[in-house]
Amino acid sequence: MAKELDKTYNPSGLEDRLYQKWEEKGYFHPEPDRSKKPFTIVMPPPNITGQLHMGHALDNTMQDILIRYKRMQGYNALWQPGTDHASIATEVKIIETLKKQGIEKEDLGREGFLKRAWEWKEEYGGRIISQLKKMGSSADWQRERFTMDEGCSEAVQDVFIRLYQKKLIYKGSRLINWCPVCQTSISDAEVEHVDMKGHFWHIKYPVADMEDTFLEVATTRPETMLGDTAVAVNGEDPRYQHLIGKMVRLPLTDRLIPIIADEHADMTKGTGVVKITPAHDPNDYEVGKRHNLPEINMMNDDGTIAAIGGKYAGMDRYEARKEMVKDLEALGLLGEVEDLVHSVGTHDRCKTVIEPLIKPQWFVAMKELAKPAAEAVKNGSLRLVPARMNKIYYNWLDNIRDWCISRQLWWGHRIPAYYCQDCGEIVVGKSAPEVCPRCGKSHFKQDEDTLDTWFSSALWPFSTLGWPEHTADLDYFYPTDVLVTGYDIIFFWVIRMVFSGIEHTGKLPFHTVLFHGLVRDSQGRKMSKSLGNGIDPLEVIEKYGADALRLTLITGNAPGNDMRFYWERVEASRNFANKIWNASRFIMMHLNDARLSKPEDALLTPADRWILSRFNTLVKDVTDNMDRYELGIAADKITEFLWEEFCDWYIEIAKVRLYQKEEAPEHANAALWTLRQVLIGALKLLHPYMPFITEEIFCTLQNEEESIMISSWPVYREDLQYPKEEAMLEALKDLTRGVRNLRAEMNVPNSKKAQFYVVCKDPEYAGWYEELKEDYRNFIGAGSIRVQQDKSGIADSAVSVVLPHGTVYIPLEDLVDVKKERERLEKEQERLHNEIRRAEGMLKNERFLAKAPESKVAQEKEKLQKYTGMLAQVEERLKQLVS
RNA sequence: GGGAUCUUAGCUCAGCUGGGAGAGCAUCUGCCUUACAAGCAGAGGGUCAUAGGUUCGAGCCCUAUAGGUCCCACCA
Repeated sequence: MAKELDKTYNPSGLEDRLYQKWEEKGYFHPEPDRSKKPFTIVMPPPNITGQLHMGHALDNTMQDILIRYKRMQGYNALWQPGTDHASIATEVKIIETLKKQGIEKEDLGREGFLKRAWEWKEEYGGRIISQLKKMGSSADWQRERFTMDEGCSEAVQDVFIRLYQKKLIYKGSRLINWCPVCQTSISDAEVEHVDMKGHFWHIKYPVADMEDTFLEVATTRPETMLGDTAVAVNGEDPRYQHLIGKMVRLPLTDRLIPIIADEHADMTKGTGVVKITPAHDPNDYEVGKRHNLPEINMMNDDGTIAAIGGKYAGMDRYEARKEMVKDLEALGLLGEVEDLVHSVGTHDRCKTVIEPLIKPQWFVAMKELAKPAAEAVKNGSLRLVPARMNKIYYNWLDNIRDWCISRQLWWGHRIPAYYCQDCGEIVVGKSAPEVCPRCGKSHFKQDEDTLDTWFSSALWPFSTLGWPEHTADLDYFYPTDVLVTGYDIIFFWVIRMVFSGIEHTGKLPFHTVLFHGLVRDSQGRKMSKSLGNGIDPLEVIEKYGADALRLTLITGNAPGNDMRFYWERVEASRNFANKIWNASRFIMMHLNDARLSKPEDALLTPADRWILSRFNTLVKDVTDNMDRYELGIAADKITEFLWEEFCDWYIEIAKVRLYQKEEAPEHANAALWTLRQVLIGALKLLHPYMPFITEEIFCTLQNEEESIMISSWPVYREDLQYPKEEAMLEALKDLTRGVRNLRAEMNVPNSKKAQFYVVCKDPEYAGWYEELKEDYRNFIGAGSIRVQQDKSGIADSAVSVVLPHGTVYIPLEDLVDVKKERERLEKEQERLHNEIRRAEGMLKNERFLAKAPESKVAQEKEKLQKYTGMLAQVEERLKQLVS
C-alpha cells in the first residue's frame, strides 16, 4: 500500500534521514567487480582548514550528478573522497591561532608544532566532510583519504625518490620567489601579479675616471642597487659604445661595477641603460650568468636590508627605499621621478610583495614531463570541457619552468633527503642510510624543508587508490574517468596530475576534465571573507534544502563560466520542488483507493501515448546531454517536461478520467497507470540533480525497489515513440490555447460552456479533431464541438481564432450576454473617441508642437495610433453584435 | 605585450554540430478551479554590441571596431 506524503514539502525534515539511510545501506561503497564496468571520479580534496563554500557546493554537485547518473546506468561508481593538508594555508592558520595565545611557532619547536597541527586536523578535518554530506554527496566515505596519511605519504616519498633517480628532481641554488612574511619559497604558480602604483626613479651613476660623466639608469626598486654588480647597455647603442668596458662608481657604496654590453638593455627604452642586480631580479640573474657577474644578496629573509647595506642594514625594504632616495637626492644623483603603474608579483596567500632571492631549493625539471601532458590533449586522449581550456593548458606547458617544490615550512611532507654531516653528501631515500656511501661515516641529518602541498595533490588520483602498491582498487578503478574542478586550479593541480599520472602509472589519470567557474555574488564580485559577501551554502540548505541549492547551481550555467548567486533563483528551484511534491501527492491521492494494473493497449488514449512518447524523447535527450556533460541543459529539459508538459497539460487532461472512475474505472486506471509510469521515470532522470526529494517520492510511491539511487536509468525505446499522437495533442493544445486566449481577451470565465465550431480543411487534422472532440470537450471547456470543412451554419457574429491547422469559431452569445457586452463596448467606444479627439487636438496645437519635447510629441502620436486601432476593433465587434 | 571570453527581453543568463529567438525573475491582466497562490490561465517586451563578409539561410562561421571581465608575461 502506498504511504502518504506530508501535506507540505519540507526539505529539512527528510534530507538528513534519507542520507543516513543511504550511508547505512552502503550505496556509496563499491567494491571491485569484474562483471561491472567501473566509473570513477576522484574528489578534489578540500583543505582541512576549509569551511564549505559555494565553490565546493558547485563542484560537489556536479560530481554527484555524474556519479549518481552512472551508478543508475549500472556502472560500479566510485567517488573517491578525502582532504588535503594544505601545508601553507594550514600552517599560517595555526600560527595565527598560536599568536592569539601568545605562542610563537619557534617556541614549540618542530615536534610540538606538528603535534598541534595534527590536533587541528583531527578537530577541523571532519568538519568539511560533514558539510559535504549535507549537499547529498554520494562519495564513498569508507575510502576517505588524507594527503598526509600513511599511504599518501608513502606515494609522495616514492615519487620523490624515483624522480630524483631519474634526475628529474634536483637541488640547486637559483633565483626563486620568496615571501618575506611567510618566510618560505613559493612556486611561480603561487605568484599573483597585481597592478600597483609606483615610481620610476632615474639615478645617475658616475662613470669612474671621467669627470661629469654619468650613466642614468631608471628603476622601480632603487633599494636593490645595493646589490648591483654591473650596468648594461646594448652593444649596438651608439650612445654608449665608448663606455663599454669602463666602470661606474655605484652611488651610496664605494663599489666599482663594470659597464657591460648585453642584449637585455633595450635602446628604445628610457635611457637605454639598465642596472644589473643578479641576486634580486630574474632578468638580471640571466644577465649575470651570461657575464659571470657576482651575485650580491642585499636582503634578509624577512625583507630587511642585509649587513652588506651599510647604514641601511636592518631597515625594512620600503623604509630603506625612502632613505636611499633621499640620500641620492642630497648627492644630486637623483634624476626625474616618474609615476607609473606596474605589475608586481605578490604571494597569492598573504598578498605580500614577493622578493626574488637566490636560495638553495629543490626543483622538478619540467621540460620532459610537460611534453606527453601536452600531447595527451593534442591527440584527444585527454578532453577538456569546455575546449577553450586547451589553449590555456598548452600555453602554460609551452612556457613551463622548473617547479620549485621545497618549502621552508613544517606542516607537510618532509623532503626525503639526508645530508652527511661529515662530507656533505646528499642521500635521497625513505630513511637515512646506515653509512655514508662517500665517507663511510654515519652522521646524517634530514632536510629541514617540506614539499609544496601540490606535490602530493598531483598524485591524488592514484595515491588514494593504493599506489605504489598494486592494489585491487588501483587495478580496477584507475585510471579514473572524469575530473571536475574549477578553472582556477588548472595550473596548480590539473596539469600536475596529468604529467604525474603519465610519468608514474603510465596512464592518464582521467580522460575528461570538466571545468566550472566561480560562484560570484549578485553583483558579480568574488565571494570573499574580507568583503563579507559570501553566502554560506549551509544557510541556503537550511532555508530551502540541498535539492534546491543543487538545482540552482546547475541550471542556466555553461561549463567553465562564472555564475552569480541569487536567492531568488534558489526560491524558484524550491518552488519547482514543491511543484513535483504536490503533483506526486495528487497522483498518490488517487492511487490510494485504486487498484492499479497495466492497462490494455487499446485503453491508452492519445494523451497517454503523447506523454509516454514525450517522456521517451526526454530520456534520449537528457541521456545525450549528460554524456556530453551538458548538465545545465539536461536539467532545463527535465524541469520543463515535469512542470509544463506533465503537470500543466497531462495531469489536467488526465483529471477528466480520474474524476469519472466510478463510471469508467478502466479508463481511470489507464490514466493513473500512465501518470505513475511517467512520474517515476521523470523522477529517475531528476534524481542526480535532486536526490532527496526524488527518493522520498519514489519510496512513498512504491515499495518494490528500495531506493531510487540504485534503480535503473530509463532507456530510450524506439517502440514507445508515438509521432501521430504527439501531433494530435499538439493540435489539441493549439485549440485549447486559442480558446483560452479568446476567453482571456473577452473576460469570459472558463466555466462558461460554449458551442465550438472547428473549421479545418486538412482531412488529417479534421479527423484528429473529430477523434478527440468528445473525450477532451470538458478539458477544453466546450459545451460541444463540431468539426466541419467550411463556415456554413456559423453565425457572422461568432468570434474566431486562427489555429495552425484550422480556425475555431464560437458564437458570441455563447460567451457573453449580448446586451451587456454591447453596453460595455459602447462605453469603450465613447472613451476611445474622447481620447482620440484629445490627442488630435494636441497634435494640431501649434504651441504644443513648438514647445513640447520631441518625446512628448512622439508619445501623443503613438497614443493616437494605438487608440485608433483599438477603436477599429471595438467597432468591428459592435458590428458583429448588432448583426 | 600575448591570449581567452563576454556583449541576446527591464535584471541574471541558456542557446550543443549554422534553419523555431528562449528560460527564470520582474511588469501588466484575470483567477483562492477540491495537488500546488511556493499556484493556474493569458499579455507585453529583443535590428541577438557596431560595421563589413561567407552562405539559399548567421545569435551561432570569418574580418575589423567599441566596451567589459579574466588569465598569462622578465617590461629595467
